[in-house]
Amino acid sequence: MPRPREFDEHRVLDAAADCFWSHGYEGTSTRQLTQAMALPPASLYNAFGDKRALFRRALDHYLEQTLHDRVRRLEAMADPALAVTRFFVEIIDRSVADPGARGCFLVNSALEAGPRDPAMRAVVDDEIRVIETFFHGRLARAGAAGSIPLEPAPAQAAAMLTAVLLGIRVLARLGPGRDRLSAAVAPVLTLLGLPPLPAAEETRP
Amino acid sequence: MPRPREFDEHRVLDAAADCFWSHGYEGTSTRQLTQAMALPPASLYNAFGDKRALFRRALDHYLEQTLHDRVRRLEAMADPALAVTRFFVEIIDRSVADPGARGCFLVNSALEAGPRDPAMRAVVDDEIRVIETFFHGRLARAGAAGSIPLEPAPAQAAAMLTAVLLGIRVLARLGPGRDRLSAAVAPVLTLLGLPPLPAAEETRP
DNA sequence: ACCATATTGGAGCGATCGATCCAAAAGACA
DNA sequence: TGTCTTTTGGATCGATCGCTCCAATATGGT
Repeated sequence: MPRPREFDEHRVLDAAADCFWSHGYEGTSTRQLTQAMALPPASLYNAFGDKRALFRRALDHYLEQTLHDRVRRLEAMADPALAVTRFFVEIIDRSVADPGARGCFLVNSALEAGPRDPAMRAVVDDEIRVIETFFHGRLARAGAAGSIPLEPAPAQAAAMLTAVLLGIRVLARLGPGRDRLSAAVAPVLTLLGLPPLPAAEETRP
Repeated sequence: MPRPREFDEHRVLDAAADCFWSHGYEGTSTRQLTQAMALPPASLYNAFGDKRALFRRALDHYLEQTLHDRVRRLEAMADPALAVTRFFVEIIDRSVADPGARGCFLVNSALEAGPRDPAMRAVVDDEIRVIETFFHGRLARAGAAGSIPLEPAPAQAAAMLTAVLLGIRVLARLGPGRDRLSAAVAPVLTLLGLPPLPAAEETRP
């Protein structure tokens, strides 16, 4: 019976995530948000509660569209070792293609809100474990299939790959060239016996 | 002939760095700063200019006391391979011992101020290259001395180690246990033929 | 058609932001 | 000692912060 909402939740969460992703939580004002989301303040607060809750929703929205989707897609690949390499290829491609050098919304959030907000820290921790679990699972499967060596053990290799991933996400915030990110990733893949990164011109658009 | 300053610059920069380190640039108010530094606003602005300039001074102060000092100390070690391992040991020790889970002031700054402030980004970039150059130099020397394999090449291994270091600095912001950080670092050291991390109880206080 | 209910647009709330002003205070020179 | 120069302590500036209130608006149910 009430008046229906006029805005598309997906669209406004995209806009909110873009603001927080680019400028961080403290660096984004509610006025920037209302402008970017094209929503008057009353609608924003009525629909999402407060700035912190909106941040959570925007982060979840981002994670679902990027990380979770990527993990699902790559876990469906037939070759588990190639899936690990593909994960890094996609991250590097996106980092290099982003003129805003926004890096990773999750990593940015981890560093800004991590120690202050226990609930946010728990979310970030969980999501990083999603990444590590993805690596672990693919490495275990690849090792069992004999396509990569059994040393180091999948758990150790997954922890290492997770750290490298977080590291290149920090570097991505500096707007580096592809070479800089590839240089950090390539030797790890080689040492673990995983498929190498493709040459730059081979990456799909 | 003028009235001399009553505050100790080293002490107030320590206090400022601690604020920015814990809460970030946007998350630290000038009132927090004046209180932590025990300086009235007029003295703060007279001595340092504005908030941004103070941030730069505090970051430089932090870098000199931690990163630069550490690099100098470890480059003076006789065993270059051990120096690389020691670098990680010290970082892990400090991360685990910090109840505030502040992580790395440099990495925090990189993610918060990186894309917005080109001058700050240049500083952060330079300092990360200081770390990578340290790794590169130690690895090259260790390789030449035959104490580690020549593959991967020192430049590649240094890029990889730098990414791992940045990665565990992100993890450190989540207040992890020692195990989580060691798990990410240990396999890299093993794969490169570097000395292993000491067991937890062997680390000095 | 008419009421009930929720949303929309926008003015504006108190609080806090970064920064400034000014009178009092404190050596370094004459 | 008197003067000059800078710092110190606080009050306070305009702007902006996150957020709320309210009248107007737009449907679904009866």
